[in-house]
Amino acid sequence: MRRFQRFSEQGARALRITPQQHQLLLGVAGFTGRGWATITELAEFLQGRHNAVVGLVQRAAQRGLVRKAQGERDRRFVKVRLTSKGHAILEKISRKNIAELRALQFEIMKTPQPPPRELPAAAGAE
Amino acid sequence: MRRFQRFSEQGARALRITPQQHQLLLGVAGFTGRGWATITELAEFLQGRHNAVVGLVQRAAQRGLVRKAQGERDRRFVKVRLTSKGHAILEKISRKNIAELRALQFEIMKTPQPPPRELPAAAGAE
DNA sequence: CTAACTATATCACATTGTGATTTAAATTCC
DNA sequence: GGAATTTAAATCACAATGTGATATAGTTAG
Repeated sequence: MRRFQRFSEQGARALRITPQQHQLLLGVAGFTGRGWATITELAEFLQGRHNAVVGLVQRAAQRGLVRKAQGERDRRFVKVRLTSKGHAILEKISRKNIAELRALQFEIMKTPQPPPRELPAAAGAE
Repeated sequence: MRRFQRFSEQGARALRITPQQHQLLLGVAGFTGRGWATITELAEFLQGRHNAVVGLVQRAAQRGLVRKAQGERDRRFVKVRLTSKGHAILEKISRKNIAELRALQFEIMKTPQPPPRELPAAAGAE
C-alpha cells in the first residue's frame, strides 16, 4: 500500500537526497516530456507554490542535480534541466525502487495476510 | 485522483491548521481506537521519526488542539488527546472534505473527460 | 543493584512552505 | 510608440517540519 511510498522516501535519503528533491528530479525528467520544465510547471507537478519551488530548485542546483537556463523566445521563463549527476542519482533511486517493488510483489504472493497492527501494552488505566 | 488530497490540505489551511497538524489530529482521534495515542504510535501513523512528532505535538499543544498526560502504569509514555477545540476543528475540516467529495463525484458524473494538461507555449527553441 | 532497554525529550541545523512584495519581460490597448 | 496590464520568477522574513546525535527518565532483566 503506502509502504512503498515510505520505502521510496528512504531510498532517496540513502543517496543523500530529500524526498522533495527526488520528486523534483522526477518532475524535471518526465512531467513535460520535453527534458526541461519551468518553475510554474514544476509547481503544478509538486502541488506547491512557485516560490517554494524556486527555493527547491536553487538548493538542487547548488548540489549539482539540476541546472537553470533562461528561455530564449521569452526570457521570463527558466528552463530547469537535469545535470548528468542528477540523471545518475535519479536512475539509482529508480533502480532501488523497482527492486523493492519486485520484493513486495514476491512477499504478497507468499504471505496470506500480514498480521494486524499490534496494540501496545496499555500505558495506564483509561 | 490526488486532487482530493490537494483540496484536503487547502481545507486544513483555511482553518489555520497545517496539513501535518491535521494528520496529527486524525491520528490522535482514530488511529488507536482508544481516544489517545503515544508519541511512538503517532510516529508510526505519520510515518515519521519520534522526535519530529514530539515537536509537532508540542506546537499543536501550544495552539490548544491537543493535550498531553503521563501514562499511569508506565510513566515513560505520553498520552496525547484531543482538546474540545481540537475536536471541533477536526470536525469542521472533515465536513468540508465530505462536501468536496460529493462535489467531485457530481463532477465526474457530468464531465466525460477533463481536458488534458495544457502544454505551455514553448519558451525558446529546444 | 547494575546493565540493558524503552519512550520521550532536547539540540543544532538544514529543508520546506507561506504570504507579501518586487523585478523583469512580454502583451494589450489606445 | 508608450502606458497599463499580465506573467514568470525572485526575494524576504518567518514559521513549520525533519534529521542525526545525544540526553534523560522510567522500566525490566540478569
